[in-house]
Amino acid sequence: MLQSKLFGKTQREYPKDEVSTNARFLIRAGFIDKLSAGVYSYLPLGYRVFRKIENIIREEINAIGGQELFLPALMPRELWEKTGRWEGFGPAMFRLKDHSEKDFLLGPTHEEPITELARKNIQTYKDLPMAVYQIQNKFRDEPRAKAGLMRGKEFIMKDLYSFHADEQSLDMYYEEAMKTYIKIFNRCGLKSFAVEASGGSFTNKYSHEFMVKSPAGEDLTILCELCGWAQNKEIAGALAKKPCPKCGGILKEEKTVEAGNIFKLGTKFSEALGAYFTDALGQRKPIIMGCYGIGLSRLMGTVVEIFHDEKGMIWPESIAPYQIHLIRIDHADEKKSKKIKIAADKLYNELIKKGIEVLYDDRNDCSAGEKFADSDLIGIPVRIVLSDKTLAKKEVELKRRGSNDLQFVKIKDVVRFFKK
RNA sequence: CGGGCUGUAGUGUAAUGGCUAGCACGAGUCCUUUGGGAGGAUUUAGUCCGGGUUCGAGUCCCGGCAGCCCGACCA
Repeated sequence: MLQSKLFGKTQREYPKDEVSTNARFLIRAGFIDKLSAGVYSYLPLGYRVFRKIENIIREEINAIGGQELFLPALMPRELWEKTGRWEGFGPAMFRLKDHSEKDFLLGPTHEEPITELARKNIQTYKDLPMAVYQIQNKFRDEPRAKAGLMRGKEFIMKDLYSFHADEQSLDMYYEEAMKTYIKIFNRCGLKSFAVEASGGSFTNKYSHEFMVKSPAGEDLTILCELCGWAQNKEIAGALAKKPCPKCGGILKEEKTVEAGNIFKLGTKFSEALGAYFTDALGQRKPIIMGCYGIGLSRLMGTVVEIFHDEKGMIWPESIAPYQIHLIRIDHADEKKSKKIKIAADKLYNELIKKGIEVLYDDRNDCSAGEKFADSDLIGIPVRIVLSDKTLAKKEVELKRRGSNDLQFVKIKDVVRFFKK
């Protein structure tokens, strides 16, 4: 991508009024734009990061048999009345009317429509187990949207639903999903751990939240540093400072971000919506369900909260918008500038021909310092500088974001250097 | 929903109730520049909305709207 053509500009100043790290950097670097409190646009740079995260999730969920589909965000009241959640979900649900005064809602979650689909498409135990998922916008009228991407009125979630003939099958899938979640967060550069949590108004069965340690977190987690036991403070209560119930170690309280959570729904939704199957003995039974969510937008915000320095963001390679930031530094001498441009253009073309993702700062109307500052802000993992100085030795300067070490590589070797 | 703070060009800011709302960045044009946010010339663009007080309101008062923070809330 030629930076001169990139839609979305970096800002020299932080947005005023914005305190959270993720909002400050993402907005300033032109990754996202705030349309309203808790409602954001993703600009090309931010959307590339978003899609990287999306693809990691897609790969991992596909690997545990999830089939991707897409559900409507706009839903009729009747469906939600069957589960009691038209009223029961409370004020966080966006409710609206169509032209004929018919009630609709914007999906805050999707158990209802997915169970309705299961009712139509699952008849026998031979159809089970089954897992489907989607990546979609959710709408929740948060009383207080805040902290950039961390809590929005519209946000993007991967929601996976599994359907089973018996509890054992659900338990097995649940365990599998837990491992997959840890893996997904790992691939995004985040260390996470599962904590026991309450099922909320959703279900009485137990659930797990996936926490990432961060001062930006809204949750408090009680955890044992010895054995790794952890529990949400909500249900752990006043356990802090007492010995760990598992190993007797000392418990600590940590601020954490809830990056995902999973629930055993049981038959609550299938019974309400009539999603039954016939088992091997010919008996009609409600389908047993699980659901598994990851907030993608929040995940993106969390990564920024954790990986940054005073100059800007530091993206993990796996979800960086580009792998290489190629920077061309022009020269006062027009002839020299031309040579630098030719060499840089050529290198850029060779890199993208090899499928390497490059953002090329080809702007000829801004100074070296400005380019470096932008590069630090945007936070692409590798910076390659081509200037008069480096061209004289037929090389480029290579620097990793977050490190101060400079490396010099011959221009002809650069492509090979990055070819995987 | 309670409490606090704040709304001035695209961005960040300045202006005892008083002259034509100033500055920087950005953007446009021209010239000079090019290894850490460069310089000059020139142009562009603003007081959230509605009332009120006043000879006069960006500034004071009332109402609204919006944003941020704390709390409550949060499958």
